[in-house]
Amino acid sequence: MAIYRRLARRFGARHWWPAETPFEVAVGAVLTQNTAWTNVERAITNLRRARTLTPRALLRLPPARLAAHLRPSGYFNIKARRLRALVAWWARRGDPVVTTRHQPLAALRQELLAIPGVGPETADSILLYALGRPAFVVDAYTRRIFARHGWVSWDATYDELQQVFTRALPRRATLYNEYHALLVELGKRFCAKRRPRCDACPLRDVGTIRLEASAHALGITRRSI
DNA sequence: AGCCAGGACTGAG
DNA sequence: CTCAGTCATGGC
Repeated sequence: MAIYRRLARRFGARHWWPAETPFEVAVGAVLTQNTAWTNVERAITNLRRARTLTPRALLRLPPARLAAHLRPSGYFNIKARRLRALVAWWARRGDPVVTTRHQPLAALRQELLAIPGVGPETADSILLYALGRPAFVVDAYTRRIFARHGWVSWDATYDELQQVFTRALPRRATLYNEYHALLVELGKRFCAKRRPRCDACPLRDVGTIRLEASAHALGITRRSI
């Protein structure tokens, strides 16, 4: 866990996902798709001020009104539809924090993926940050950071990238939570697409750690992750 | 003025 | 199945 420890020492505990409740985490997970979080906050603020930030209130909202609230987060028409679908599931399950507690992770993940507009990252974000399940979240920063260092291929699939972490780390939601949050922090500060600051990157010299002949396909040692 | 941000889905080929 | 195109606002 050389990389994780280095990030943790640098950035400290993130206690991540800027939201008040599990439901708000789920809402944010949809709204932040390919979108800056600051824009998502405005949309969530709109929902809160309209007192529609609950499953039933949100489902009562006419689609056009919902889209209007979501406008600042971009893709507002699509996201209105996706959010409605997710919230319909949420309401149908009662409170998923409780009702899914004994459901196997794989089955629950499949259930989320079946909701239109919920892809692998959104599903894993909800599983991890709303439901406390050990689902490692892979995002654009994760791919960019690891590919730039040459630790994974640029065209590794989501599942391959995820396995890099799940095979190397103890299966603990609290660890996955912190790790992903740390990668986002690192990504924002040092691994922007446009202006990367690789010179100052805390992982700069990790690249020189000798990667032992690897037991698994993607060439990273358990020790390094 | 572009380019980018914590993706997912669709229709071609 | 791969992949370019699509969706859209706000910040730099």
